[in-house]
Amino acid sequence: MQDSPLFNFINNLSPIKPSKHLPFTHTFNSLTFSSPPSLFTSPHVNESRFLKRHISLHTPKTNASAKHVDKKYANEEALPNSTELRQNTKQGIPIADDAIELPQSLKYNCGSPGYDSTFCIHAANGLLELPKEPALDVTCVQEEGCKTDSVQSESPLRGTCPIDPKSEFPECGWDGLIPDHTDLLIFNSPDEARAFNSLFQKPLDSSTDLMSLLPQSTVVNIGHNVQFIDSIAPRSELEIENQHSHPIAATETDHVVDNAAMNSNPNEKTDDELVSVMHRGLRRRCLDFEMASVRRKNSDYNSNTSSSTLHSDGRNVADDNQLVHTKHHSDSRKCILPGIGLHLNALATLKDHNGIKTERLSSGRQLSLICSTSSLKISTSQEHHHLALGDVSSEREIDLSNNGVQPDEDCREDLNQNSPKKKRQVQLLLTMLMRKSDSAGETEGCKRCNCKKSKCLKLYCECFAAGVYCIEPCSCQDCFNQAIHEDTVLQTRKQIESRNPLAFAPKVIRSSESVPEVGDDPNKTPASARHKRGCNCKKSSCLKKYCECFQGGVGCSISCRCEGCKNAFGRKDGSALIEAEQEEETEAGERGVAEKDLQKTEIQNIEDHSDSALVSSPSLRSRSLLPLPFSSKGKPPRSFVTTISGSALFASSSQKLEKPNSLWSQSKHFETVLDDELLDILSIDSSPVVCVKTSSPNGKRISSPKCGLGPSSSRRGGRKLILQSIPSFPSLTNQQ
DNA sequence: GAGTTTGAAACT
DNA sequence: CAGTTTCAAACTC
Repeated sequence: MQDSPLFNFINNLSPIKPSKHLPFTHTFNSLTFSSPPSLFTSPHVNESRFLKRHISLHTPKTNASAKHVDKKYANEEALPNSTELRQNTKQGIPIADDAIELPQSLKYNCGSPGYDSTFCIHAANGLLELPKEPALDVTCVQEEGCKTDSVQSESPLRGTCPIDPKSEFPECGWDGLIPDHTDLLIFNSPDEARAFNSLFQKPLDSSTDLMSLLPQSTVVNIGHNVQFIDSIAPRSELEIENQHSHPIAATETDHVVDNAAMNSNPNEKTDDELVSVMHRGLRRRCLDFEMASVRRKNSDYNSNTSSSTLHSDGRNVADDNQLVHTKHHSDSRKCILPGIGLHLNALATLKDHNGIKTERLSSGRQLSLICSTSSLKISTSQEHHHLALGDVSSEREIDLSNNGVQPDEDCREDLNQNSPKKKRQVQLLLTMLMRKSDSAGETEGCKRCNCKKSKCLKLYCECFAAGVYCIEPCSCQDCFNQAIHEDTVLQTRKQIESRNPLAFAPKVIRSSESVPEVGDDPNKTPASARHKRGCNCKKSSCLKKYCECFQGGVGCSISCRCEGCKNAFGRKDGSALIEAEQEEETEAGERGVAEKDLQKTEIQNIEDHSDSALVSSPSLRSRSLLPLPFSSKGKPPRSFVTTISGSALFASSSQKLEKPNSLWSQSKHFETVLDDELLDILSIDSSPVVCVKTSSPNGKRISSPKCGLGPSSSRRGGRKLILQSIPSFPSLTNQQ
């Protein structure tokens, strides 16, 4: 009958095709809906769900919903606190279950154990806002998120990431959030991928408050996707760091990753946690003054968040992210917004946590633009720690730093899981690290002021001068150099800067014309590194740390007004130590305290450098006999910025250098005074590369494997990317 | 740990 | 800009 002409005629007239000629599944195929991935344990969503949801995406009701949400947020605080938001979300108010007819299957799915419905709803709803092509079906990602991080949506940390991207970083977009990694997601069709990309690549409308536009959980969802991506393709932390160079990305992913670490079963540590722990902990006390006012905007929100959130491990997670912290906080980390600020206490953190605290470069890259070069240096110095850890323990990084409270024991325990040999190595390394960090971090490198009258708001205060907040170990009195007095600090700082724009600039600068790094001309003298103003010593003969030149490990220059200069690093008249020493040796009768110090420091210096060949710079190397002032006691300068090496980058744009730090010198010290024991440990599986602190032609400070405890940072699997992925330090010309 | 010395920072 | 005072680190005992 179907072959009859009449039937053919009718068939041609009718758009309806005989169903029997079409596979049943064709309908869905045409809609590019595929069955849900089998990886979901929760009941699979009926395909009708997609269809229904897909349709719902186009409904005007969706827009109404979005407007409703937007309007609601507009009527509230720009950044409603997490508690409020959670309440709202739990009540489904802003997210409006009613706004979108959530398919029953979806609801059921989200209601399954470990499934957070609000998150799913929010996520689904939030995604409605961004892509112009609602055909995007991010079910895969979403469900993965819902399934694995259901708690996350309820997690207090969600409230820690409400940084208004617009206000905080107007220039940023989402593209940095997941750069070129959306392809890692599983999409059912190219349209989905495109739409998903559009989700993140959509430039932020400057007139749009993203946070109000998106339900907060959407933000979580975004970060969540990042996490998902990370879990798909684990990368080295620095590679992720590069992603975090994007402010938002740093923030979002930080929080998300932190969340992952928190919510995950301790026994189920993943690379996500690895990333997480890498990014946690070193945010300590950052006087990112430039960001102060901005961050202050969010302080209320964060404080609210922090006050209402308690991490599963008993630690107030929000402390990691809150902007306000006090000197007396038990864990005086100041975790700032994306940005590392000045982590001059980085090593102190190592110490404070009684063990290994891996870096939290994460947030830093981008903000370091704003904050200071010293932060970069610090980050780099932290990298040494981290690299070392990563190298030695490879996959153990998670365990090394997972527990921010007492990582030490955990580290050891986890490390014990390695082979006995490696275990021993790692334990020794940890011991060394802790010892070094104790000596370097507590006593010196980490600013610990003792101000009594200056309120730590003058350059007298080393903390303030270094651009860091005072912390608990400080013995200062009436300290105002705290985050809670951010306004005062900022104001004071500006006042000082108005008086002296370079007040917070590194005191020791390297002239741009000579950047003798290892590999360049080792015969160059460090004469190019000079104190920016020169000293004014009268009695110390520039042989004690009273002298800033000496303290900074640089010779006196013509700008110095010192009297009787005997600076071991170079006298004002241009003579250097060796010459001076020869003179002094010939002058047998002039052996005084100065020479004694010289000899002492010389010996120390030789001890420190001869075997390990650890040199901080070609300058020092070329003058191996030159004593480092901090070497005499195994201490770095206390309040000095020793931009001897690797700092040419910063010095070249020193006009905007701010927040001198001692960690650079500290790290230098750290590197230069590494014990042979540690070196032996590190050399077990490392090539006998002479440890030199090198710098790339661009001024990048690159540590050779042995430097900074990182024997094989570029040789171990995932860690290989660490060195390679060290991004170029951002141009400082972008600083404020 | 207390007291002294020193020189930078701050002030006038 | 110079002189003085204040200040806190460095140093000594």
